[in-house]
Amino acid sequence: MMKEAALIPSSDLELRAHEDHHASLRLWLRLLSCTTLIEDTIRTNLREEFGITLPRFDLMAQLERHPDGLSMGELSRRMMVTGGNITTIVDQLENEKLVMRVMSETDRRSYTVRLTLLGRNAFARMALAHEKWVVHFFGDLPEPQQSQLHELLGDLKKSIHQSTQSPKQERA
Amino acid sequence: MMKEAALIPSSDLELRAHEDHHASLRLWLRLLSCTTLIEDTIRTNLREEFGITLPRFDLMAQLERHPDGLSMGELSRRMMVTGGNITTIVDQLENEKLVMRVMSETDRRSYTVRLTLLGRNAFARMALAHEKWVVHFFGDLPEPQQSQLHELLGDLKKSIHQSTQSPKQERA
DNA sequence: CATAATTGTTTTAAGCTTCAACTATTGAAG
DNA sequence: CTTCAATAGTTGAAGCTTAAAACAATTATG
Repeated sequence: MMKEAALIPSSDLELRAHEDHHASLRLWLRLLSCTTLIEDTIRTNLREEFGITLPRFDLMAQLERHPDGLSMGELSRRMMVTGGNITTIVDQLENEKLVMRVMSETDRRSYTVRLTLLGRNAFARMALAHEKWVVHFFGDLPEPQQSQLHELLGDLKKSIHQSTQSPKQERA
Repeated sequence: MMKEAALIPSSDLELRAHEDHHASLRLWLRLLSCTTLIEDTIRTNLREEFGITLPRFDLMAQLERHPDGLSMGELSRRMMVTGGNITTIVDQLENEKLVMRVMSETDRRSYTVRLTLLGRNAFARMALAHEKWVVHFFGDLPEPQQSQLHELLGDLKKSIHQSTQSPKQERA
């Protein structure tokens, strides 16, 4: 009747798993647990070492991939968060001079958000550290298993999209 | 020069992945992407079908596993969130009569949080739906691959703990 | 062209989350 | 017994997030 809880640091989201739970549910809790563990650490590291939050870092990461800038709507879609959310994050990054809003010449409702020079430099440093952390998290997982995991998660993603995309489409 | 972006619904966290990024980083973004996809859907479903938030559901799930109740501190540790957070969630669940605070007889600082009868019944219904959703997300992933994924994530978790637990322990 | 629908963005209210500061109680050391 | 440190829980400030409502500008339609 040993509980495996004793093997784990002291607490874990996965502890919610029940013996009689469906295998998929246990899998989900483990997936969630891994992600949360990594994400929380990244969040803490970003705050402690760079005084930035994860959402701001993520937004800058999007912009780094698009030197010509992105509109608020594009940022919202890419980051999968609401527009209102983007507004406040960009507001703050703009206050810190890390990004700038450039008005669109063709559409007066819209504008483009770009990294400033300061932003680009700051992001470059942070991204380097960030990548190091991530590599470290996966460090004990041998390469073939990492590829395998990558592959399986690709399949999972397809399954999720299947189950999410209009599951009511069965006609007649 | 085809971008794979076109193949994906329209937006995806994983789009942040860069060709020259380390494999582990791409793996992390995919992991994050899967988790976010599932979690957001669960969150939406819980709100729409039961008018409850994910944190409240999670807290009730912890209590369901512990019929004798848990202290605030225990809840905080198990859910991996701060104590202040637990306070507000319990406050609200108590307002809705789903949980109750039972004062400890031995320690006047502490008390135990338990599900009420109403809470137990409500949770039972929600948990059933919740499990159905999760099974559905993984539905297109054949069983052997689910086990494999479960296994790999177990390994990953160990790796994360390795890299997180006092990484400064190298003596001399 | 006038109206209607759509699009791009912001605002507001409510909830989650953290951290840091705070209160109250308990336990330990002298 | 007194003091001091540790523990249990709460509060407040700040930030992230969403949904819904609002607004302005653009596009489509008749």
